[in-house]
Amino acid sequence: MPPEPSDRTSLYERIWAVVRQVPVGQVSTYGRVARLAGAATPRIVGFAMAGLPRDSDVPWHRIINSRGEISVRTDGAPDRRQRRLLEKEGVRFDRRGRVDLDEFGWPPGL
DNA sequence: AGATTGACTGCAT
DNA sequence: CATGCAGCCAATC
Repeated sequence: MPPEPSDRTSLYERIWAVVRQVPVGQVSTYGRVARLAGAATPRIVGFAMAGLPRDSDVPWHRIINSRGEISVRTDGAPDRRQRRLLEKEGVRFDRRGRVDLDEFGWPPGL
């Protein structure tokens, strides 16, 4: 289902709009956001997160990869700040630093 | 205009 | 469960 040709909002804005809908204490994945926003591939969602302004109200930290892990950045390490923010919201990590998507994933039951 | 690069994913091994 | 690999497409150079 391709995006509307007449979409005036940019692809990034649609992605950010979806991310803003993720409730506190829950997480979503690049793949899920990509489908909801009509993005062609999950990679684009990652790109959109990287290009996010610092002062935006987009809860970028609630987006993790399909395995339930915090994705590593270009420098090869995951962002510690992201995990801290999620834990503060009540998201639990297992010993390997993974989140149970069946429990915390949004949208639920997908 | 062509090549390179990513905050990814699913399937195979 | 961990690793590897191909496919993916927008942005950058």
